[in-house]
Amino acid sequence: MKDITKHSKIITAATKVFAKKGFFNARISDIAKEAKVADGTIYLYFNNKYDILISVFEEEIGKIVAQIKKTLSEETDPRKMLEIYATKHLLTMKKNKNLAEVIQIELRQTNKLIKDYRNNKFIEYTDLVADIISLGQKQNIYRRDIEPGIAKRFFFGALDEVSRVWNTSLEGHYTVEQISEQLLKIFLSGILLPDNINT
Amino acid sequence: MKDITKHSKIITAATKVFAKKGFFNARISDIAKEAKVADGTIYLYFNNKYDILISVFEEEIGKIVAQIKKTLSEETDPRKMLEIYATKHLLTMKKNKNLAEVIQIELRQTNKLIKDYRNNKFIEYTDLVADIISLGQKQNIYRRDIEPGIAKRFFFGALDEVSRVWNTSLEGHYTVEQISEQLLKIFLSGILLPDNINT
DNA sequence: AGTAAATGAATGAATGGCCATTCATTGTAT
DNA sequence: ATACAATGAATGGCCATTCATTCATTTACT
Repeated sequence: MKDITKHSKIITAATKVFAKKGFFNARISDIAKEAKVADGTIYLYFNNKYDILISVFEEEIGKIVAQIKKTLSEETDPRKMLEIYATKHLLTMKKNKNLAEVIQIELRQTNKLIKDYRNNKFIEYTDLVADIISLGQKQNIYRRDIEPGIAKRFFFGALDEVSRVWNTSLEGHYTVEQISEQLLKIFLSGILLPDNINT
Repeated sequence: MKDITKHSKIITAATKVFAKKGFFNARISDIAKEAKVADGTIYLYFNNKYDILISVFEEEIGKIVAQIKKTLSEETDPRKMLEIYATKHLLTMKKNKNLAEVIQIELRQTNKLIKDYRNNKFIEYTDLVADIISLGQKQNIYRRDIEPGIAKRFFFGALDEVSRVWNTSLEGHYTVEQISEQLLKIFLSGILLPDNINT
């Protein structure tokens, strides 16, 4: 009988190896060794190397989406909702740097490699931001001259770039809370001093 | 005598090929064919495949940095300066989608691959944003409780994410000006309606 | 000027190493 | 004893890099 734990052991190992070496420099034998499994065993659970990458991506992003959706469902204030999203994102990526790196790489390369793979989970993930903004607009809390479809890119992009440099330049300097606070400050109220808003 | 134009012909070809296939799937012979040059010729101008990648990156980013610095030097209002930066970035990436893709990939993989390569040009590029913010703070135009070192990540990340999806989801929907305007709106004044700022 | 060496750029076929994938064999549980 | 999971050595294809050779241009000599 196929071992369900073996599947996830391979996923975890692959996440680690992909993060460390990048997809193309990761060898199947590296993943096998990390998962304490024979090379051939991997092919009992996955079709090929890309399949592992996509599985890592979909499964891990899927978990985050589910978690965030659950947390958001207990909140109604769109301001708080953005804060929850930002903090959750940063905490997750900080806790799981391997995953953060896989997302970085995967996102930028898979579309090119596998035309028919649409990053569904990921789209769902970023669309959460657009949904929150739309909600806030309906409630007259957010400005209506903001396009949710553009703003979601800004919000995710900002978080993602912070995750990217987490290891190198931000580590030790700032906490997740500080960064999240700064992002919310800017995103909600901007960087202008009130005096200068209409000059 | 070595042909100076051949060097740049290879750079251009490599940018194209890297963008289309990604660094790892790009073959030297692809680049050679694109540049209308023999495979071996490439090694008269570059040490190896990574060297081509780094050269593409440094040269192209270097050009942009020089251009933006020049344009910014003619402007003193920090608000306008951010606008110039955003618009210039988006225009450049839209005009040169190949470059945009190379930057995306390069930025996320090179540090892992080549430990002693520090992306100097790129650091210079993003630091421009931090400098503009600091300047605005000195002039009492920008809030002092914003960390330029974090805010620059947000600003660049937002622009970069927009560039990433330019081909797929934004093409045809929005102009550079619209996106730049939206980013400035948010970055300068936030998405909150004035009524809700202190609720 | 005309011809012959010399220099070095350009070529692309051949090499060699790497590594995803396969599959014959072995292990194990029922 | 059967069925299926697991193994890992062997295979085969790919492709960065090399280098012996060709080609083109410049220099030197009569």
